[in-house]
Amino acid sequence: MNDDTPAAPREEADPADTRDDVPYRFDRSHAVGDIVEAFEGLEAGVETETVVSVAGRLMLRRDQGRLAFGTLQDATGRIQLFATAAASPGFERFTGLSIGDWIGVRGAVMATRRGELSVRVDDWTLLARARRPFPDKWHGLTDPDTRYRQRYVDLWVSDEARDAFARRSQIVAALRRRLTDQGFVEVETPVLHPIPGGAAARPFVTRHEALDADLYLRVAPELYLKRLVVGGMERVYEIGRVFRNEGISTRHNPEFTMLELYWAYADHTDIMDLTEHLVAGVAEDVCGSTTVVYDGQNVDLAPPWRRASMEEVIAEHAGFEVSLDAGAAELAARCDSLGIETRPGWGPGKLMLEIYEKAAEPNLWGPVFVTDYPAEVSPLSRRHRSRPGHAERFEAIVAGRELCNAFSELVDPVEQRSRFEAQAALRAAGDDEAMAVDEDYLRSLEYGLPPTGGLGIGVDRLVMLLTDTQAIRDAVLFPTLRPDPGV
RNA sequence: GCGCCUCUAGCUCAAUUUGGCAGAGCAACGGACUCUUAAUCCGCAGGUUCUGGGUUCGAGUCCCAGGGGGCGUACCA
Repeated sequence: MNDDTPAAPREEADPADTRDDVPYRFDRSHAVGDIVEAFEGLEAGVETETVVSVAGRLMLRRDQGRLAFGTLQDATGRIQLFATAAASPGFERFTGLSIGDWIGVRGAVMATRRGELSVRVDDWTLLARARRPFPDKWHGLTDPDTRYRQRYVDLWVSDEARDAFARRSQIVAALRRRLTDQGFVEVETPVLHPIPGGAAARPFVTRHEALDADLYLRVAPELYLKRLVVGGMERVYEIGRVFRNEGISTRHNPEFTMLELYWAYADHTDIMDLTEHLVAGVAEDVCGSTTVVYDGQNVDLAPPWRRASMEEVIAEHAGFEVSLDAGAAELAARCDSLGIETRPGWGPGKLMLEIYEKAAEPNLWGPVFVTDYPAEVSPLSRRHRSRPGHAERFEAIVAGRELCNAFSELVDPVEQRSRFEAQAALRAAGDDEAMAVDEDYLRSLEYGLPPTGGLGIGVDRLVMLLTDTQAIRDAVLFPTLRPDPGV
């Protein structure tokens, strides 16, 4: 690298030419962020004795004749490079680098006359060429399609995106740390399910050739995790991808990350305590506070969160009283007056849920636990101990979005069978989101499931909340898109 | 699924309102410059205007069909 041969003309940078003579490894002494932290405030004009090796992409270059400045960016930040024709080897080639080229640089930490913290280029090497031009250094990428399809570019030009995904990693780590501290054991259960179950959702179907059988990508890990509680794993959780063959929106991706946990000997009220402390704790861990700003509004996550029954919330936000006792006819009439489409065969529970979702939920900000869901629409949850027709089930609304779904688990195999059969009847009637009878799951219940509380948290939603992003696509690195018709 | 909007150079955007030779900044390429900060200055080059039809003397612009994307809506977390 000590020769001063001119930079290769760009025309010779044929994308098909892979014969760059670049090293197999590079010894880096510091991440850029470490240098910035250690030398912040270095006096203008000072050249230190500290020699560092850094690596990253050259994101900007300012040639100044016999002098050149560059901006090197790595995963931890940006720092200026200071090269001179007199002292920097291969100066001509250095000024011929393209924006986006990966380089390794060794040199003394210094501050320029203007006081900009820099690494003096005492030696450098090309690590990889950027054969394609990078986006505009100032405007970056604005087309969402390009940002998602070419996230590898977006991550370089969008600080917001990089920060959000760094925080996502911290959030998931904090969830694991806190659950581990509370004695929960992390497990991995099958993604390929012979029978789709655990949630009301249309599954993706796939095929195992050797077994000559259709398999379904899981819509939830629920039934396997509860089998594990039967198996004696008293506190168990899984963080994993689930798949639902449904629409895509700012809040929905066909594959998304779910945290599910099951806690033996606990009920839904224990789960509420756990949930509010878990979410507030993770916010504290990664945001430094239990108060966060979402979409310009404050969200106070400090426990305890408000707890209100579905009827209470409907009365507050829809402005009228409802009850399951009113019967299907009256509730259907309510739906009509609200402009909610109903289908024949819907029971009072489904009708009340519709009223809640259309007339009350959109007005909720939270955090609030909406409790006492109708048993009719909760095929896996235990009947309420004192309110006939209801289940010990709740969802949490935080920042106007459903964050979790939880309940005291249904443990009675006889009742579970009849709930499954009701689901199977819906399925037979054409509801492809209804569950099927899972005989093995019923058998496990016959061996005995102790009283158990369960929780499912949409991890992507939690990430959105704590990174203040409005679209799930900004919380997922590679959101599902239509296949690119032509690269 | 349905409705509305959108697609111009690698990137970010223009193109006189029913149509008249498709432009600029950045990047790239050539050059000048020893303290720049989106450096500056001079020069050069860059296009299947998403695709296919149609109307017209003439279409980036108007019409039809298709494709990608965004938003809303429906199903859902």
